[in-house]
Amino acid sequence: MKLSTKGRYAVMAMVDLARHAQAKPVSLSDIAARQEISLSYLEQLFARLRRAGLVKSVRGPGGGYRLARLSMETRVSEIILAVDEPISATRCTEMGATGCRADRSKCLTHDLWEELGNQIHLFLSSVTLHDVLERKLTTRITEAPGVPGPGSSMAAAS
Amino acid sequence: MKLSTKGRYAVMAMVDLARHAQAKPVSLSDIAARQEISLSYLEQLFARLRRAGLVKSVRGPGGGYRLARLSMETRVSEIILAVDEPISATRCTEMGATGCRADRSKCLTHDLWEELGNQIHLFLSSVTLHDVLERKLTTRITEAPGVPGPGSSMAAAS
DNA sequence: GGAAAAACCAACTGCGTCGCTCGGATTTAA
DNA sequence: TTAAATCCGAGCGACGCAGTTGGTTTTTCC
Repeated sequence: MKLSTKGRYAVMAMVDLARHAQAKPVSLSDIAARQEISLSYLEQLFARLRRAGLVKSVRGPGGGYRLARLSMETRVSEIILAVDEPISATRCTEMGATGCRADRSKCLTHDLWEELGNQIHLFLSSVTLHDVLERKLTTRITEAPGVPGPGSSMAAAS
Repeated sequence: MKLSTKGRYAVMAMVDLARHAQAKPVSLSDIAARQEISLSYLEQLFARLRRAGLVKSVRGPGGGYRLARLSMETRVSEIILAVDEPISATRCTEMGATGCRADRSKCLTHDLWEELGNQIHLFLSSVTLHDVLERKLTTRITEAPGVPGPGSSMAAAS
């Protein structure tokens, strides 16, 4: 899971698409104007989204894009996975399968990154386009014993 | 919170430092050899870590680095924040303060990214170097039944 | 049939960061 | 004095990002 601004643009565009879903499909130029994203860049993003089966296209005048599924069935994690490069597998990164040489002394942090990846994916797949539109963010996890909040200072704990 | 491989290298190095902490400080060339990271690159990372007050240096032969605090008082989030660029503030990204033009229609995803940032920071600041060494990852949050319907819990933030 | 609106497609560009190298300088133990 | 180590800055090749250019195809509408 890559978490670049590219994925953010894609999610912005998809939320916009979900918001303005009508009988007629939504054209990319409309989205581009509303979200202030380059039209051609949007085209590239939506090419990937279409290949991933998240949107359907209608060509010709009056055409545009539609969500392939309902907004409450389209998860943010899917959008980001669709547009981002599948991570460059640097050294021990991710590669859930075999990788990581099993030499634990060199890869003490393996479990940490794996768990972090899980956390991120878990969160992003718990949020759908509908949730973003309705501003229903799950906001769970809020309490964890002895863990200081993000913003403020971190008094030692644990 | 940036989550690049740069931060990962820094955490790897810091875990290595914590693991081999003895009476004598640990030299970067030792860490470089064990973790297979370029020495000069390590130097750059540790320059930042030192400025952030996470490590202390000892110059001269037999010198090296020491943790400035105990390993259970050094959080992974601090390490990553120390070495990563403070994010380029693209459009509506993060910028916890004023930003984001308050034009909600253009920034429907603002709350989403903010909440995601909170999740990541919360997780990474719940893990200390000591935890990584002992492989005690908190692994909480693990519920979220199946692929969870998020709307179930919580009303919006904002 | 022709014009125009839209999706499609491919190549290229400027830029910034990453991971790293090189060439030093300073400090300090032996 | 030598050598081990931290310090420091400049530069480099590669890559992804965001965008641009310049098309083509499909399809609606007049």
